[in-house]
Amino acid sequence: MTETNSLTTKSLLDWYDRHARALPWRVSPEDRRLGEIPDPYRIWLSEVMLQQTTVAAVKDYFIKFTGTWPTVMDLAAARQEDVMKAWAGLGYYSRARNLKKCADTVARDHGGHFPDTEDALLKLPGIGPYTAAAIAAIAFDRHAAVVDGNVERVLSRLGLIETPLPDAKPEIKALMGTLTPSDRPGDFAQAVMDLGATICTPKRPACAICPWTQECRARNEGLAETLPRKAPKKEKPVRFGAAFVARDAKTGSIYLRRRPPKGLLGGMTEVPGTDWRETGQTDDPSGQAPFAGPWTKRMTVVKHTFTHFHLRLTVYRADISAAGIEANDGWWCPVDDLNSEALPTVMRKVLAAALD
DNA sequence: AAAACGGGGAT
DNA sequence: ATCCCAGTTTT
Repeated sequence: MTETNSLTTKSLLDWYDRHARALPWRVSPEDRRLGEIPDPYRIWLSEVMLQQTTVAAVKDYFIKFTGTWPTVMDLAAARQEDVMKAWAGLGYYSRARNLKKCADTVARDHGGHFPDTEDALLKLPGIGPYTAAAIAAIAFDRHAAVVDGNVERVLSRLGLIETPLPDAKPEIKALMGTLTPSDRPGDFAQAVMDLGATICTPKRPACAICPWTQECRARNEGLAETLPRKAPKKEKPVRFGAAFVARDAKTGSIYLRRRPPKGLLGGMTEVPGTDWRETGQTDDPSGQAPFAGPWTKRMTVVKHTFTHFHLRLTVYRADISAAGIEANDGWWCPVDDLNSEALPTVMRKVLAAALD
């Protein structure tokens, strides 16, 4: 490492020692100096939850998960269904499926202990290049180049990397490897990410109070806010469908069913509905309802946006007698139990529109 | 290499 | 409305 890089690294670690945010899964720099070791299970769980997800959204889920399943062995012993219920609302549900797979693998093949190298971590389900490096650095003090969206933004500015993403990834990874110290690699990674989250923000970065304001090449060129450059993204199409909320006239129970295990919202709970097509349907969809009506259309059209399309769902409700109806593919759920079901947000919106 | 995969908060 | 987030897996 060059002398310049060493000074750059040190100035950020000094900033981190003074400004590190307290987080439920983080061991503070002070506590670490006092000998506290981060729990690999908690680091892993937090890092998976944080994939494409904000710190604010993760906090409560992390506390709920670690309270229910304090160790990886507890999670391995859990039922898949209970993990999906606990994950409901957090999004990217393949993460919850892979979380359980990973816990099972660690319990069965590694004696309940996470492997302590980047390469071995990378082999586990749901752990990709970012998460493997983050766990290796934070939980095991390995010299790993941790690169997430924050690091891409911060380092593209620090090094004036004008290559658009994703082509710039190798260059950024190399720069992060050069900057990362062998002493405190995990704190350094967290410092860059904290910097990106609080100061080197996508818009209006606070360069005046940045610990790297002197050495930042983009700032010195007046280009900080223009970086990183990114390839233009595709626009989202709109899809349309109908959802059917069947309510038992006697008990108020709602008819629910399980979605297929893979794909969009895989393994989650839903109310019956039509396919989601790219053209607005002008025909009466009640023929596709699970039971005979009469179905009445709700005024509120549910709008929801997924990663790659907008969805507009017309909601129908029917109050019928559950007795005598065969619950082939689903079950009747008491209305008071809806909150604990594995219902994704779009389905909670549907139920709100049907029941208000 | 490109697409699939959620949801919410900030602007 | 748009962007973006402590990305990974599948095609």
